[in-house]
Amino acid sequence: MFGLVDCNNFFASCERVFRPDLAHKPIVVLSNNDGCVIARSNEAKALNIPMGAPAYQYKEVFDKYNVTLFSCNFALYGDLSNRIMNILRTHCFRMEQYSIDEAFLDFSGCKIEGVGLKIKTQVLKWTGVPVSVGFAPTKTLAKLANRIAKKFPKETEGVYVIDSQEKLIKALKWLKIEDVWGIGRKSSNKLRALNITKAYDFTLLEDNWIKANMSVVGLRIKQELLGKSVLDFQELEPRKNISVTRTFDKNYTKFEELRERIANFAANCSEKLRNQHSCCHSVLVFINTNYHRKELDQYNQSIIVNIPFETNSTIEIVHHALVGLKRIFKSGFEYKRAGVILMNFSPDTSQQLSLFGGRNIKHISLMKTVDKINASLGNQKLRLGVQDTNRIWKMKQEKLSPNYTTNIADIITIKAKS
DNA sequence: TCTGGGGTCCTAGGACCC
DNA sequence: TCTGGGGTCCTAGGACCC
Repeated sequence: MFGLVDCNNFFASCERVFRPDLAHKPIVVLSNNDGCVIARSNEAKALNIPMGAPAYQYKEVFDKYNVTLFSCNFALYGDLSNRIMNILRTHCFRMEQYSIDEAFLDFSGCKIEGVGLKIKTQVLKWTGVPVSVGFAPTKTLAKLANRIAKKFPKETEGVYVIDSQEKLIKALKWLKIEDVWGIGRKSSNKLRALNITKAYDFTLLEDNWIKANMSVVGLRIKQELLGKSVLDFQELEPRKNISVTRTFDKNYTKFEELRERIANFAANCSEKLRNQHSCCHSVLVFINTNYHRKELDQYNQSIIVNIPFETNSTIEIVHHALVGLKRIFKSGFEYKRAGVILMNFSPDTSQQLSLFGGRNIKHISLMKTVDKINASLGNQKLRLGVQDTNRIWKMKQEKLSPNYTTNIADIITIKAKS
C-alpha cells in the first residue's frame, strides 16, 4: 500500500497557523511582487477566485468579501514543511517527499487501520496544518484516494482507502479525466473530444492508441489506474537543473540594471549548487520583454554559455552568466523578466582537468568561507561588487507575515490572563 | 499600472560511429 | 530505376507536476 499525505491549501493554512482569528475566513497568498494568486483557503475557492489570477483583477472581490491577503513567505512555509515531513517519517519505514506539501509513504506489508487518522490528528496538533491522507495499491490511486478524502471531509474524516474492486471502480467513475495525476490540459482536451470524460473511460482505451497518442507515460497511467503499480518510490537525488528567475516590478531598459539582477540570480544559483555538492558546466541566461503588453516591441532571447571547466564558484558562474547577457542584450527594449539556469552537473568531488586552464582551485576554499560567513551573519552579507550592492530594486511585499518560526525577533507574544 | 517560480521526463530527429 | 544495417549521443521542444 502507498500512502499519500497532502496538506490542505498549504500556504494558506501556514498563514492561518499563527492567525487563528482567520479560521473559516477567506485567505489568499500572492506570488512575488504580490502579482498572482498562488494559494487559496476553501473559503476563497468558494468565491471563485481562480488559481493564478492576477491580483489587481480581483481587487473588488477581495474588498467586497473581506479576503485577507498575504505576500508569499517561503521561510515560513519551508520551515513548517520540514516539521511536517519529520513527523511523517516516524510513521513509516520509507518515505518520498514529493513536493513542499506532500509525501508518499510506504506501507507495504503493514496494517493501515487507524494509521491515517493518527497521522492527520498528530500533524494538526503538532503543527496546526490540516492534512488529508489517501491509501491505495499504486501511487496514482493514492493521489486519487487523497483527492476523495479532501473533497469529502465529513464523510471520510480526511482519510480514504481504496482497497477493494468496488471502491476502485466507483472512484474511477467519479474522477474527471483532467484530474488524473499525469494527464494535463493538452491530453485531457484531446480525450474529452473523444468523449472520454472519466478516469474509468480512460482505462477502457486500447494500449496501442494510448501509446501512439500519449507515449509510455500514458500507458503507465493506465496500469496504475487499474491497480498495477509501475511507479515506485524515488530516491532523493541532487537536482539536474537549478534556476532563479524573476518577473520585475518595473521595466528595465539599461544594461547595467539587468547586469545587476542577472549577477544576483547567478550568485543565488551558485549557492544552491554548492549546497547540493554539485558543479556545473553550462549556464543559461534569458531576458524577456512583457508578453502581456502586445503593443510594445517584443524581444525574448536566451543563450547557453558553456564553461570550459566545471565549477561551483560564484565568481566564475557570475562571470559566465554576464558574458551571456552581454551577447544577447539589445538596447531599445523594456525588459520585464529574466533568469539564470545552471545545467550539466557533476559531483563536486570529481575533477575533470582542462587542457587549456581549468577552474581556479583557490575558489573552493574561498566559497566555503563565504558560505560560512553568510550562514552565520545572514544571507548575502558577502557579495560580489557586481551584485546589487546599492539594491536598485525592491520586491513588492506589502502583506508579508512575520517569520514566526525562523526569526527570533518574530516569535509571537502571548498574554495570559489569570 | 499591475500578470509566479522551480522542477522532471519523454520523444523525434540530427549527427555521428563502424 | 535501383543506393545497407546497426548502433549511440545530443538537443529542442512538448507535456506534465507542485
